[in-house]
Amino acid sequence: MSSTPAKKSLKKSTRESSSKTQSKRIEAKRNKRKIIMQAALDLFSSNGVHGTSVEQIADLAKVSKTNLLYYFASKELLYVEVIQQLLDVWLVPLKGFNSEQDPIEAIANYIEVKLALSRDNPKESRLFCMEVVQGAPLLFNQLGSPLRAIVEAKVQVISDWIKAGKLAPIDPYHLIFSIWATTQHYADFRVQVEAVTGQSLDNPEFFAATLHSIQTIILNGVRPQHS
Amino acid sequence: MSSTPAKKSLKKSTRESSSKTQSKRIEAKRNKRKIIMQAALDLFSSNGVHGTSVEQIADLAKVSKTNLLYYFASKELLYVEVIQQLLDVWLVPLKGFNSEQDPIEAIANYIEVKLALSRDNPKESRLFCMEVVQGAPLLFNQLGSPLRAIVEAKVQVISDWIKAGKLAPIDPYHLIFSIWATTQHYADFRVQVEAVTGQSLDNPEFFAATLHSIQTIILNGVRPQHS
DNA sequence: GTCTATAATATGATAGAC
DNA sequence: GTCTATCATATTATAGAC
Repeated sequence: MSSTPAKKSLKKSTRESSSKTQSKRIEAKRNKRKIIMQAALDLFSSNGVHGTSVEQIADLAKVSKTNLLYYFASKELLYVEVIQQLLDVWLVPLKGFNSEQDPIEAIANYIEVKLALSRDNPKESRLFCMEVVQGAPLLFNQLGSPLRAIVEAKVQVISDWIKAGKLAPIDPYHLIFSIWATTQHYADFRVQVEAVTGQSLDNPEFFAATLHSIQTIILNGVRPQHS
Repeated sequence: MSSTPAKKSLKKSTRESSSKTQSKRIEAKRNKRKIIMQAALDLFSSNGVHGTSVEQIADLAKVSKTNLLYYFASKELLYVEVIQQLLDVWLVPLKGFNSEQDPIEAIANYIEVKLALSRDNPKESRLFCMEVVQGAPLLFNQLGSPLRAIVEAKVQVISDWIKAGKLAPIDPYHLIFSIWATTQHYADFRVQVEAVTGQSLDNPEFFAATLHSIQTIILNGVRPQHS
């Protein structure tokens, strides 16, 4: 976040291993890994794993190829770490609502959170999409049960709402999928949305209009209200 | 479709170039190209272009690598042809409804057509998805204006319906995107849907349930009906 | 048209100096 | 930790016999 002071310039100071310099080193290492992973995410998400070379990542991260392979033993391992980090970003907002909330409000809010995620983390969304589209060779070993658990919790909440008459009797699974699909669409199919409308979620007005439209469609449907 | 008789065995019959054998040859060539393109679609859609080697395609199509490159000058060109063929499949069902139809019926029907497309052409859907997610380097030169034209025509129809009070006042663009997103989701995110529900559109009951759910959500919304 | 080399390159990864 | 070779391999594509 803060600007890096100068770039470390000294050779190793002959075994000066105070805990202070140690932690500095560790932090520097962590930071560099972070930079590399960010570059990797950029490229993986727009060219795929196989469409991205280690050298490209190294260039974007401004390290040498050899140096990158010092921090990550192989391209595969780098990819795995990027995917793992991605899941953290991904699973949090899914843990949204509970049955005490007002369903309409909760769903509207959930749509907003997910759409904001598409706006703020489009690369993560696209990489996730690519992984899943390709059968998620890597992803679903790890993702499988936590995802099912989260979904089942939500399904339960939705079922409760329906039983209480607070929601129309729709299949909870498909409702969840519909929300995911519609919101992620604006990140994953961004170029198509742009080709058709000339707009993207980066434009606050378009974001607001999109949010309102999705909320209206899912909550009220398109059938005209009989007055 | 029909079983291949034996495999052609004769050497070239020393310049026998009747129009009959000519057309046979042309058809054979066309057929072989088709087989190769099918194999290519299979692999491209699940591994991406860069994740697929010419050799893999050749193996799946049961031709030699050299032979494949006799029919398609390069992997790139093969890919381009696959994508082009894909667009034919893709754009047809988009030309659905016109303003004389009943909007509710037309939209319900459009959802069904699109969901059936996800069931019957999942590989095309996924390859299209991958292309778009990656920024559609190839696709949007060709797709750009025809797509916009189709969408604009539909937007017009929807606007007419809204003006006539036959549809709630929702943004036509986002309605179209919502239908695309929700229906394509079951092809593109198939492994995720399976991971969560254990089902896919191949199961007729799941198809029916999915169709009904999407139609209900988009037409009626999830808000409970006040009696 | 189909095959057997084989060229030409790109790319992942390592060895070893500093 | 970082660099300069360099290896090893995979892969696209071509040349030329049949």
